[in-house]
Amino acid sequence: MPNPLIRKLEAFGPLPDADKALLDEVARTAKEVEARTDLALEGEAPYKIHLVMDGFACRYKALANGSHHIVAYLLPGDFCDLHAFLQKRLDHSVATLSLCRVVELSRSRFEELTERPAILKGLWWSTLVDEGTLREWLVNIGGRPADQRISHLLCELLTRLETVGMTVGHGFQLPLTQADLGATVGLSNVHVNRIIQQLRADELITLKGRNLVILDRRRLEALAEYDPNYLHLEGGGAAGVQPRA
Amino acid sequence: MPNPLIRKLEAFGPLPDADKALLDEVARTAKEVEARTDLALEGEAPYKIHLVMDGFACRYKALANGSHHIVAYLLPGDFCDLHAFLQKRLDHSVATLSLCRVVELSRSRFEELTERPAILKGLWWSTLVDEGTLREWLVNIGGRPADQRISHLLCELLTRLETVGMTVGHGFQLPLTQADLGATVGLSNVHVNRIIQQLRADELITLKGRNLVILDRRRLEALAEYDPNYLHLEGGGAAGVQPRA
DNA sequence: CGGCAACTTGACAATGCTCAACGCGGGTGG
DNA sequence: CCACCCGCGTTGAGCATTGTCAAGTTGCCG
Repeated sequence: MPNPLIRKLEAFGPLPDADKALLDEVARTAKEVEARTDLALEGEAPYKIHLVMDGFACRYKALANGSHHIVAYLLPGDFCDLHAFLQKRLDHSVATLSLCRVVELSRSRFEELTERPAILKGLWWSTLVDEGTLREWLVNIGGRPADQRISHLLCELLTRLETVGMTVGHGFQLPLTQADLGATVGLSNVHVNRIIQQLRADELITLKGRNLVILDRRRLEALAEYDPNYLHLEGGGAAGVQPRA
Repeated sequence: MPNPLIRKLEAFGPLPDADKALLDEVARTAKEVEARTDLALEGEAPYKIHLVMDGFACRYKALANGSHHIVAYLLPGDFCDLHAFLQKRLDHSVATLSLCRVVELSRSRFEELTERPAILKGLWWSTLVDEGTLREWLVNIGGRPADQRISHLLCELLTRLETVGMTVGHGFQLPLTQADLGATVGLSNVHVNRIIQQLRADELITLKGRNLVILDRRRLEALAEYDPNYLHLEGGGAAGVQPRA
């Protein structure tokens, strides 16, 4: 996998070579961050923007009772807090889940990127995909029973990990505990466990250690009512916003 | 209330007079749309962008079992499908709930707006607020019991309606059935009804016909664990993206 | 080998859903 | 003007799903 950032931004439209060179330069500044490390905390004044180049991270929000809820997974090429400089205080936290390679962008560096129209469009695009994903999650959690919720999440992860080359066949590394899955789809860890037993018994998945394999993708997607349209993988068909060229 | 669109975009930063004039011109093209009318349908190729100038609308997504889930409420100044031109197919539908005044923006008109840097920034901002709201809804539905979910929604509506001048004291018109509330927070209409009875019994709210009054805002907000930070009402503190000026 | 975190299982409680019936009120047609 | 109808709200009873608590078990890492 070359530069996941370029791949991601080119999902919307091709980038000029100069832009790609800039993005490659940015990518080279990535640093390793250990698993389970906070990158940004809710309520903080943002001072850097984070960008995942390798690994598995998440956005999460704390609840009053001490628990927390995961509101997004961040894979290579994803911005963790693209909006940070527009806000006084972050409305959520960001943390790594696995060992990651992460870029920290200063404000000036970020503005350098947004001055390139093709890149700015790509960033817009990526924001909209995030929004679409949130809508789908809302429907998933608000409207479907436990087995569908979990299956749906697994289907989405398979699709997204495929686009960044982090799958082997229909399998991938899942750096999440069952409690994490519960914090994502709004279920208790115990119930997540029972559902996973059931998915295993139905020979839909295999999950051992951190290794997940989807045994029957068709059936799992059918169970989950999974339609990846919301990820808008085909890229923008229509022309889109034209910021001063 | 003068032009809710200007108010909304100025939440992020001041607009030049020329921009305001353009927005006023746009606002003048608003047309009346009856309550409970679809403005855009999931799966369609988008050809216009919609903008609510008055009234109460929503975004929703259909579920396989024939039901549907509401994923956003749209109040005066809100864009219904800002992202439409970036996507081949809409990933959700939009409908009015009350009688509305709605602007339909053609692509060229829309691009005229996005060529103004201050307006473009405001649109960015508004997208980010939408995203923040979705995250909060996700936490609300995924992590809180029924009474908190409904209270939280009512608190949010009060706050948002206040900013557009659609409240009287702590009361407002709620053009939603109890089934609609259920489709928003992921509960059955019957259960919504029981919770509302309970909120009435606790003298937290009054709801008769389409008229809602919040009797004890403090206690309702405390019950809901409501913190409006996610709406970012104070506007952007930091400078933000600078598209080619 | 010990220890800790994650996973697993069982029993029980609680929250919320479904189904069904009925009241109320506004609108419509006779 | 009245009768009807239909959508919405309300209520009750029973059931299903999911949560909580508690007690193992497994497996990895030091």
